[in-house]
Amino acid sequence: MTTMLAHPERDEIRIAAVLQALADPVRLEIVRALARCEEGISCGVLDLGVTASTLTHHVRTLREAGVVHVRPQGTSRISSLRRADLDALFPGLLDGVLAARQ
Amino acid sequence: MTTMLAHPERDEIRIAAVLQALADPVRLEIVRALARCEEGISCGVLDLGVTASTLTHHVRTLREAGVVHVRPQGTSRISSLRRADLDALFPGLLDGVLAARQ
DNA sequence: GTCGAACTTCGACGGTCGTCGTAGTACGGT
DNA sequence: ACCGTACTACGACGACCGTCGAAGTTCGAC
Repeated sequence: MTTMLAHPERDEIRIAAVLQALADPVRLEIVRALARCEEGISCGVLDLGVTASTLTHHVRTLREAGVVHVRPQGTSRISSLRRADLDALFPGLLDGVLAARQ
Repeated sequence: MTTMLAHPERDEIRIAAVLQALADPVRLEIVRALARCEEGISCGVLDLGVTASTLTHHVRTLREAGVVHVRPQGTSRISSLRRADLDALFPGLLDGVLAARQ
């Protein structure tokens, strides 16, 4: 839990990595949930039908792709969408994804 | 070559399938090329560093996801972006993807 | 300082996916 | 009719990925 929570800078975010990160049902669900919560949430509260270790893997994938920002808070990790960065780099992408019905 | 080139209807297009289709470098390159060519092109003319059979696989993936429309023309297949459908379902998504530098 | 909750790390396993080569089909031109 | 071009279908193979459980770390609370 001591690991340095590395986040890519805005100009290091790659569209290929972002799309790969979004291309998983569980991660897409996480992104949807974060979109409803500007301040961010602990992803552990979400019931996504996967174990904690799998959830860790997904959140890390999203973080390393530059989709989410994660900050420690107590024993939890608060994740939030990097909306400003994504909107600046790929205007419309996030809105388009979130506009999908269902 | 006789197979019926099935395309999903607009309301059958799923965001998960679209994102999975876009989450491959070769397919992303195809989409980029098609975006530059409103009328569509034969993907065989693109130099993507993969064999013809691999290219067939990628074009089919894009077609079945609803990203491209493919129509036979002689011995070729003309692929074109389903821009209207994608813009209607996921407004901004395609523009965001294409806005990515590089 | 002890406990529990939240999360991470590691290794393992199974399935999916991208890739290829070969063989085959469809079409146009000669 | 024949040939070449463009593409497809079918296995096969290797790599990657999502998943898990077990063990470990960190933090706050009592």
